[in-house]
Amino acid sequence: MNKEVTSRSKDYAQWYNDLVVKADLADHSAVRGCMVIKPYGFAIWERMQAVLDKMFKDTGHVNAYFPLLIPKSFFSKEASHVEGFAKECAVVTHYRLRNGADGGIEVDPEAKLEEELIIRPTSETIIWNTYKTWVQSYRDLPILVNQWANVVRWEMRTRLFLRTAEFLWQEGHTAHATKEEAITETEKMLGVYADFAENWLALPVIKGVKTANERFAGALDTYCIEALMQDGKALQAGTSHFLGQNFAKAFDVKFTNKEGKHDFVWATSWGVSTRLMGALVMAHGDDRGLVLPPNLAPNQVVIVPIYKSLEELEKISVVAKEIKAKLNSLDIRVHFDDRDNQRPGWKFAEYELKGVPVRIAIGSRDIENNSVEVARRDSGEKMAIPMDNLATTVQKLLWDIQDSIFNKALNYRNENTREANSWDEFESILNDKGGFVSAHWDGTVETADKIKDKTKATIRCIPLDAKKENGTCILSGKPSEQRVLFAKAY
RNA sequence: CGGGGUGUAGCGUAGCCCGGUUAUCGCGCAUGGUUUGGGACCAUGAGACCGCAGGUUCGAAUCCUGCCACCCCGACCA
Repeated sequence: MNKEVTSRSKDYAQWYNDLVVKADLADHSAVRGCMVIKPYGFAIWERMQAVLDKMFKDTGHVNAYFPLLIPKSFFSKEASHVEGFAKECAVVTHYRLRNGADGGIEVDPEAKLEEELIIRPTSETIIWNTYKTWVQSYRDLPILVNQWANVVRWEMRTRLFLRTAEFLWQEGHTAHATKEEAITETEKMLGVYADFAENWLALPVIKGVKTANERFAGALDTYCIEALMQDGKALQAGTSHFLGQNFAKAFDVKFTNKEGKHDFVWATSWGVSTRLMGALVMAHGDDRGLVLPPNLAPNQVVIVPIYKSLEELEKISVVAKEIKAKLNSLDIRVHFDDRDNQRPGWKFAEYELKGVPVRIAIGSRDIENNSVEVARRDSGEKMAIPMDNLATTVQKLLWDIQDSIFNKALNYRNENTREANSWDEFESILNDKGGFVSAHWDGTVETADKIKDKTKATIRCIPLDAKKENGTCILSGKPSEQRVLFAKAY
């Protein structure tokens, strides 16, 4: 197969596709908009799952599982929710097939469902319908449940990982006795996501809240983390919603409080998806391939033997396996690639494509010198490292790489976050440079919509750390108290 | 849903406009040999109902009709 990757400068979208497919993360499937996540891609996703799952459990959450299929009527119970999701749902109408006249298979018209079932686009409705039976007293609260699941949204246009018709995610759905507690939960989980993005994905994010028109269907407030990709477009990397009592009212979930009075339960939901895989590719990848942060890389180190004969390979293997064992003892994930059907140069290129953070090459020459060649993926730097203390050196190197790629992404974001104080300035930044634009906005949906029509840029969020600052809206000229963050987005 | 494109071996492709031996080439695969410090080379070999269904023709990958699927751009979208 041709493993050449299109360069980012030539065609960014093509580069992204090439990387996803050629680095064996995922591939298109027989079904429109649906992808096959290949073992290497899934291994990264499993790492993400493992880390996030621990973070959820450390913050008091438990996992459960709710059905894939949801009765249609559930969706009409929360008005804005159905508005937001009805257009893009897959619907199950029949429950049986039969042999057709032409020898094929056809849907049995006799097997029509009384009530159609919707393949979940998100699970608020089925979960709140269930919570109704779980909650009677304030003593039953809070409910802190997460589920790992697949969802389906019939998107018109799809892109591998970034927007697929079916995707994998986790969705947390919590129920609380008070508004304050629910808001605290919403903010706490946003913090968990930001922590995960920055310390594991090495992806700097802006924490903020969505404006009314970008809000989740059914939420009172949508918090988000926003990241900047290398082409200057923003990517929403995670969301945490304060749902108020909307779903409790829609599904009649009441409890008796300490004073013996009935009240509706307060809700949150929060999620991140396989879209994070796309973020990982676009934030750190280069023209040679993926650059994986060591904390998430399925293999943090690959050892490539260099030899002329099988006897020589055997000698090198003894040393390589010792190194592997030492690295393993420091919890470093190592792959020793002793395949004889590929040459070293081929392996080097392959592991660069796949983004393995550190490569160790060992030949007879190295064994004589009691050292190995160590190469780091992020900078391409190669160095001779003495065999003594190799494991601790590599461990430090992995930490350093994790920091370096985070800082590189952070610098990029800082360099591409600009203030605009006039409409001309605003437009020229978006057209010529891209990135985040920090600007004043009058707070109305109408203005936000107009700006979107004119520039394709949307308000990504109102940053949580935004300072109060009097100014005037870049479009309408009306007064504004703080800047918000605009960008073109995925 | 509009615009564009593609469909030939596991992958990438030539051939199609202008119908005519056994469908081209590369990668990969198998076997043997030489190799191995940045994507090795030689030899031999296997592998294809040319997206599907009709039609025209002595003859269709090629021309005609219909259908299907996927990709890209746009609109849409937590």
